Amino acid sequence: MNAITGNDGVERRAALLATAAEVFAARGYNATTVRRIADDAGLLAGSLYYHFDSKESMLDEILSAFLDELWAGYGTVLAAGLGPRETIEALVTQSFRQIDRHGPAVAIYQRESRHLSAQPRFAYLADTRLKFENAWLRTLERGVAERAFRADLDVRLVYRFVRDTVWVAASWYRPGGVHSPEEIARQYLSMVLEGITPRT
Amino acid sequence: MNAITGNDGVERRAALLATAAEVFAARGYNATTVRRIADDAGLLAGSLYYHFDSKESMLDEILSAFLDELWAGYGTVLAAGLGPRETIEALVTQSFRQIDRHGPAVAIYQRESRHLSAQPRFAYLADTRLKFENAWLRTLERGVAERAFRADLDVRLVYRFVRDTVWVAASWYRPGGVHSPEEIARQYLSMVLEGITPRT
Amino acid sequence: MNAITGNDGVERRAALLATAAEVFAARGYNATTVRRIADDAGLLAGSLYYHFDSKESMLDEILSAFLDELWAGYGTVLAAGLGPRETIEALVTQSFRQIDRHGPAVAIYQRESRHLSAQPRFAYLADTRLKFENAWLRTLERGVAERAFRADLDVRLVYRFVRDTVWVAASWYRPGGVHSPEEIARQYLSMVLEGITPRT
Amino acid sequence: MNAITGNDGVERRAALLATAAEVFAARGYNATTVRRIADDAGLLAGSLYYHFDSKESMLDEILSAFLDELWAGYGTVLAAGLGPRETIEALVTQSFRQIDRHGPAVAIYQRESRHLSAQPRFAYLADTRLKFENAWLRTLERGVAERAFRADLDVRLVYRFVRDTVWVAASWYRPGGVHSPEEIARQYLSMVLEGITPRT
DNA sequence: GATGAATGAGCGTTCATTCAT
DNA sequence: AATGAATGAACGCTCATTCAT
Repeated sequence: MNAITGNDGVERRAALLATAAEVFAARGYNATTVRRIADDAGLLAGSLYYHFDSKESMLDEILSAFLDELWAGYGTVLAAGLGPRETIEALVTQSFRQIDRHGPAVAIYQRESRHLSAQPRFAYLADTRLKFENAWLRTLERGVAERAFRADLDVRLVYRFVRDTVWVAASWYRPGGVHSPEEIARQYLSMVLEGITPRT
Repeated sequence: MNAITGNDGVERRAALLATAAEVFAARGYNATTVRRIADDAGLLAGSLYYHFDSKESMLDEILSAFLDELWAGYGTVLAAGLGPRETIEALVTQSFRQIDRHGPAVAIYQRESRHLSAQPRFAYLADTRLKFENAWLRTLERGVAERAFRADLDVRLVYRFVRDTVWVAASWYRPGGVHSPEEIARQYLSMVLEGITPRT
Repeated sequence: MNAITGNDGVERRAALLATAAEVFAARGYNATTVRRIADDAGLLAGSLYYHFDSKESMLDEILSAFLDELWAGYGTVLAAGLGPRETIEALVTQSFRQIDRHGPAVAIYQRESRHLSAQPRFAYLADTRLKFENAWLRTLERGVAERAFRADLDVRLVYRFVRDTVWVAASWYRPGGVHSPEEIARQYLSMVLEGITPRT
Repeated sequence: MNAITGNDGVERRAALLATAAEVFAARGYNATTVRRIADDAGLLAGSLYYHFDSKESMLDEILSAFLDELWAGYGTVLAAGLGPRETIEALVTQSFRQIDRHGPAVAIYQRESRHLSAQPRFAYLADTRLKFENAWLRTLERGVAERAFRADLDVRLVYRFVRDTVWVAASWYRPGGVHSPEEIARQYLSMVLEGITPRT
C-alpha cells in the first residue's frame, strides 16, 4: 500500500516528533498545548499518547536525539588533533550544520535548557553544558598559549559570546535559505577571528 | 508591613512590576503564574488586580518602559553625528548598560518578543525590531562605504550576530559581578572589531 | 502461544473471563482497565472486543454465571425440606463453597452489586438480593416459630450480620489455605449458632 | 450576616469533606469524579482546589479524621482494664458509635483500605489494621485463657468474622433509623456471645 | 488596598471502544 | 483471532480573573 513500508511505526513516530519540535520551537514548550501538536500532526490529542508517554517525553526525545548527534560530530572534531584555530573553525561549522539539520531542537535547547536542567530527567542538559564549556574553553586557552589567539581578551567572556552567537542563530536560520550552513559558519568565523574592521 | 511597601502608589506599582519582571525573566512569561508574582510581592493573587488590569498588562508595562528608556539612549547616540565605528561602539555600550539596569526586561524581551509581536497589543515590538535593524544596518553600511568596516562580509549576517550576542548576554549577566557593563562592552567590541586572532 | 490458550473458543472465552474476574476482584471494576485485563491475558486491549461486546458485558457474564451456580445450589438446599437449623447450616456451607470456587466473582458481587443494581442491565442483582433475603428471613422466622432460634433477637439484624459476614469472607479467603471451606463454615456456624462464650 | 461566623472557613471545609465522604461511600473513590463532589456541594470542580490540594487529600483527611477519633475511643477502652468479655462489648459498642457518626468514612475505609495501604501516603491504614488486629486478638486470647470464651474455636477466624461484621454494617446502617447504635451493638453482641440458638 | 472564595476555560492525560488490515 | 492506530469523552487539576466584603 505504502512505498516505504517496513518501518511505518518508526517513521510515524519521527514525523510526530518533528511536528512537536516545530511547535515547541515556535511557541515555547510550556505554551505549547498537546492539542496544538496533535492538530498540526492531523490527529487528536489523546492519540499522541499511543506513541509517547507524555508531552515531557516528547521533549526529552527531541533534545537527546539532537544532543547525541551533536556530540558525535564534536567528538570527531575534538579527537582529530587539530590546532586551536582549526578546532574552533570545525566546531563552529559543526554547530551550524546541526542548526541546519535540527533547527527546532537547537531553538528549544537554547530557550528551555536552563530551567529544564533542574529536573532529574533533564540533568543531562547540565552535563552537556559543562562538556561544551570545557571543550571550548580548553581550545581557546590552548590557542592563547600557542599565540593563535590574542592574550588580552577574557577567555570566559569570549566563550560566552561565541557560544551564544552560534546557538542563537537557530532562532532566525531557516534551512534552504540563501546561505548554506557552511557559508554562515565561514562569515561568522571570519568576523570573530579577523574582526569586522579591515586588517591593513 | 512587607519588604517592598513604598510610600505611595507609584512606588508600589513600580515595585510590583520589578517583582513581576524578575519572575517573568526567571521562568518565562507563560510559565509564570500570577500567584507566584503575588507570593513574591507579599500579597494574594487577586490583589494584584487592584493595581493592574491583567498579567498581560504587567508584561506590556515592563517591556514598554524598557524600550522607552532604550530608545532615549539610542536616540542620543544616533543624533550625535559620530562616525560608524564610534556609533557602533556607543550603541553596544548603551545596550550593555541597559542589560545592567533592566536585566529582567531585556531577558523577557529576548525570550518573548518574537511570538508576542504577532498580537496587536505588542505590535510595537515589531516596530522596535525594525527601527533597531535600520539603525544598525545603516551604520554598518555607512562604515563599509567609508572603509571603516570590511566589505567582504554580509552586512545582514553581521547585524544578526551582533544583535543576538548583545541581547542574549542578559541571560547570563548579573549586575554587581566582576565585570562592569562598560568592561563587557569593551571586550565584546574588541572581539568583533579586531577579531580574536592577533593583528601582526 | 500463551499460557491461557485453550483449544476452542468456549475455553478461550472462559479463560478470558477468569482473568477479568481476578483483576476486577483485585482492583475493583471501575479501577480496572480493559488494557490491564488484556495484558494479563496476553493479548492487546482491542482484541478483547472480538470476544466480548464491552467491559460491562464481561462483568455481566461473570456475575450471572456465578449467581446461576449459586442459585442452583441454594435451590437444592431449599427444596430438601430440612429443618431451620439444618437449612441455615446448608446455606452457609454452600456459600463458603461458592467463595472457594468463585472467589473473584463473590468479591466483585460484594463490592459492586449495590451500585450496579441501579442499572437496568444489572437489575437481576436486586432480584437476587430479594430472593436471598426471602430465603434467609423465612428460614430464620420458621426457626423462631419452632423454637430452634431465640425469639429475643431482631431477625432482620441477624440476617444482615450473617449475610455480610459470609460474603465479606471472599475478601480474605484464599483457596488452598489451611482451612477448607467446610471447616470455615463449621467454625462460623458454631460461633453464630452457639455463641463464643461457653455453654455450661 | 451569618449567625455562625468566626470559623466559616473551617465549617465550609468540614461541610465539603462531609459531602465528599458521602459520594466516595456511595460510588467508590475511583468512580467518584471531582465534578460530582462539586455538584453535590454546589460549586464548580475547580473551586474545590481552593480548599483542598487534591481529590486524594480529601480522602486522606476523611480517613485520618475518622481513624483519629476511632483510636481515641479504643484507647480509652483498652486502658480501662476491663475483663475480656467487657472489653469486647465496649469495643463493639464503640465501633457502632463510630459507624453512627462517621458512616461514610467507615464505608470508605472498608472498601478502599486494602489497596490504598500500598501507597506511602496511606501507609497508616496498614498500621491501623495491625493495631486493630492486635487489640482484638489479644483480648480474644485472654478470654480463652480465662475461660470467658470457648477454647475450641479458631481465634483468628473468630477475629475475622467479628471484624468484618462490625465494619460491614456501615454499608446498610443509616443514622436516625429505628435502631440506635447501642441497640445494634447489643443485638450483635448477644448473637456472637450467646449464639442464636436458645441456651436451655 | 487587600482578602477569600469562587468561576470557567483550558490543560495533560486516561481509557473504553472502533476498525482497517 | 489479533494487531496497531486512532477516536472522543471524560477526568483531575491549574490558573487568570472577578467580586463581595
